[in-house]
Amino acid sequence: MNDERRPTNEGPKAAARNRAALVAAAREIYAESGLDAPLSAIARRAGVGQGVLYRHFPDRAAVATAVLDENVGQIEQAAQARGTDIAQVLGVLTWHQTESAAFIALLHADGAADRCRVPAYAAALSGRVERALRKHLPEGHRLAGERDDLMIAVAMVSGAVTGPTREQRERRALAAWRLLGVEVGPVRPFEELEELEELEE
Amino acid sequence: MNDERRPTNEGPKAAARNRAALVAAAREIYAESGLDAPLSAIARRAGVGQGVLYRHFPDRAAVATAVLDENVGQIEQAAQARGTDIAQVLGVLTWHQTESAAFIALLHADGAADRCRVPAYAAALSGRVERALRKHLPEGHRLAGERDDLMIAVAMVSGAVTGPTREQRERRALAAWRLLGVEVGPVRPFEELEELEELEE
Amino acid sequence: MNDERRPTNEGPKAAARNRAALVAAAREIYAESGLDAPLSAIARRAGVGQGVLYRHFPDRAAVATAVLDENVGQIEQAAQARGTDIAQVLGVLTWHQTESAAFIALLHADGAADRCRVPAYAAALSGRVERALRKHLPEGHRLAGERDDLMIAVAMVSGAVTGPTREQRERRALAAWRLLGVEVGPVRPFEELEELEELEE
Amino acid sequence: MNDERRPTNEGPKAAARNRAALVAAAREIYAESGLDAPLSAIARRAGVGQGVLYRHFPDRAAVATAVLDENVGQIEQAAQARGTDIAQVLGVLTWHQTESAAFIALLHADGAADRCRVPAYAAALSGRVERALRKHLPEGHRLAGERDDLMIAVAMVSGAVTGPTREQRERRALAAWRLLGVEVGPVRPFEELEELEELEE
DNA sequence: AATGAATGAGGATTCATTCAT
DNA sequence: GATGAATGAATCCTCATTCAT
Repeated sequence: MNDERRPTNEGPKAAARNRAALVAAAREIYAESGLDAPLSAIARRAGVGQGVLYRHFPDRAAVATAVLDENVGQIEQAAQARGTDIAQVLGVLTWHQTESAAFIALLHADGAADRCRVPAYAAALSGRVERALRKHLPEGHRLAGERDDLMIAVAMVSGAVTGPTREQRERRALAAWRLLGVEVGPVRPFEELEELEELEE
Repeated sequence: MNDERRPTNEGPKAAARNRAALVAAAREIYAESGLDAPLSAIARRAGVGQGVLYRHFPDRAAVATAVLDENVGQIEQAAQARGTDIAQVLGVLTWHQTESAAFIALLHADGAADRCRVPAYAAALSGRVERALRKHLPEGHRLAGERDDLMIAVAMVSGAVTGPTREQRERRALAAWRLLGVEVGPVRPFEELEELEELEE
Repeated sequence: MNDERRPTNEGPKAAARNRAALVAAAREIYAESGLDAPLSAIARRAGVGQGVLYRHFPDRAAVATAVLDENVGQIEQAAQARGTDIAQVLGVLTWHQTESAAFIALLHADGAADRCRVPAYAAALSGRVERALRKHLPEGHRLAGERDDLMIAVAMVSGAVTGPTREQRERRALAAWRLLGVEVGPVRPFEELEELEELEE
Repeated sequence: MNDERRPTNEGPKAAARNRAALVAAAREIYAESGLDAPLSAIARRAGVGQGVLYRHFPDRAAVATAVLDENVGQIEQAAQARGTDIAQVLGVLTWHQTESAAFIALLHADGAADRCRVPAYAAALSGRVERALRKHLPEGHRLAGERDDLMIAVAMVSGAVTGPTREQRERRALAAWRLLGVEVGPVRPFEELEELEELEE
């Protein structure tokens, strides 16, 4: 009846796959072109039509949030893992800072307004990061004093993390923590951290 | 092409005034909307046609440079004034950080990246800030150790300076310097600093 | 951004129709205003938004090429048809010269210059015309002597084809061929030529 | 009283000099960028303000006319010189065709309408060229037959004159005249022609 | 008479968003 | 559910033209 090639409709299972592809594509595009990259570029990279993007995300902010949500989730996981201490969690945090320009923008933006166009959501996500860190903050820690010191320090490190290569960004992040007098564990994604611990057992 | 009444052409004398109006407008617009704000908004705010903007500044970068150049100039002036010490110069620097979103972006960008599209000229301006500061950096100062520590610290404070009101931004800036263990003088523009000194004489 | 009623979106089926409408509109606009006519005029004439034009054609050159390609194609068809001789093919060529200002510009530009901003692709299209003609050029033909004579003659006729009405342009074209001592068949589009031949059978 | 540097006002004598500079500049700019070049570029090349251009020429067409008027004038001079024959005058004409893109456009445009945006004036100038040539056209000359043959031939040669270098354009022009079976004298500006004749005396 | 700044319309181009299929 | 075409608003930039000085 319809001899035109209809694009394969793989049914609802594809929906989840598409969403994941969009988030992954957005992460890449953000890394390459910044948070202002055209949405069409994200859809193209994900290999889907633009309509699919709008089905999953009502607007530009929702896409960014979805990407950052993954980062924040990893930090929370790191914080919940048995036996981690604050230095290790900061290491995971720092890894995300060196890895994702968007994540940096998030932490900059903090309560900061639309300066960088990452609105409301930012506060929520930023709050989750704060809770994850504070859970591990020991009594006499350098950042345990004044109410805001913890997130101010995180924002400061975010400010320092610039440079074209990941190596350079990591070097500057570590220099920043050193200047703050805060000890940081190894800079790695949570998965690796987990794997290492499993090996130790 | 336009038979209607032309708005007043005030002749060439207006040129200097227009240029100043454009820089002032750009400063405001940048503060409100960031460095990516449309150039047309700047022209409108300045009360001139778009062509005037292009006459005075060949491209977007030239506008930004003109705005930031004023900030950097004030810091340099502060550094050259008799009797200023590093704390006072940092105070002037901090004032500009709390005042101008664009200036923050400049210092973030440091020698860094096109992440925020603040290109080449940023390096030059940032270098001038560094020289102004380093001139006053005493031997044993907290930031006099490692080669990059000085500008990393500046970038860190820039990262911390967020928030909708100047007061909040200043509070966060001071908290950041405190976390760095660096003493900062009064947070004010250079003009005020100068006036105070004159009074003392 | 637009809460108003959107004009009918006829869906993807319209794509081919729109492309054809754009080419037809471009042909008209070129005839009226030359190859430098604003692209927006073409889009308006075609009854589509400007974005559609850019979807189908990446740049101004692509539009011109699409238009001229049709002209060249007809000449090639005429050259490939059974039983045509050089005079008949020149007749078809001449018909396009009298019909389309853009086509004239193409042949003027020949391998030539950016004088009239008809760049690279012009050479390719012009080359196809030359091959189509040379295929039928008999040994002793007036234009079979010097290497470039053929296309120089074509350019010369193009130069002569001026005037506000097609009739006038045709008269001048025929005068030009006569001055060159070259015999030309009936000045008609290829379709008509074909129909005539079918009748003869 | 007026300590501003006023641009030297050299009085009315400068007016004629300015006009000449504008025409010369226009000729250069036209050669480089075509007839559509911005008027501001012409004023800049001439070293005068844009207002001066408008003082001397009411619009774009007037500038072009002034430039072409010089070309036509030289051809008329050549035609009026003692002892010149049609071949020599055609040589001068051809020199201008190979030299000036604008001049070619003029002759193309002939009675031809706004295709190339050289309007009314064109007819007048073209008419002067025709009269200059016809004055020397001997009875049995190749182009003396049909009423329009003369100017059609000129337009044809103009059509052939393409190419990036003057040498190439001259070669093609001569090929065109050869195809027309018309003899052409040496291709040079009138001044040189004159000098040569003086030497012969 | 000359200067050159200002105006503002116009053209190119890009994207967010909608929607027929 | 997916596709990807269409829309059109917004932005950038360029110039023709006017006019105070």
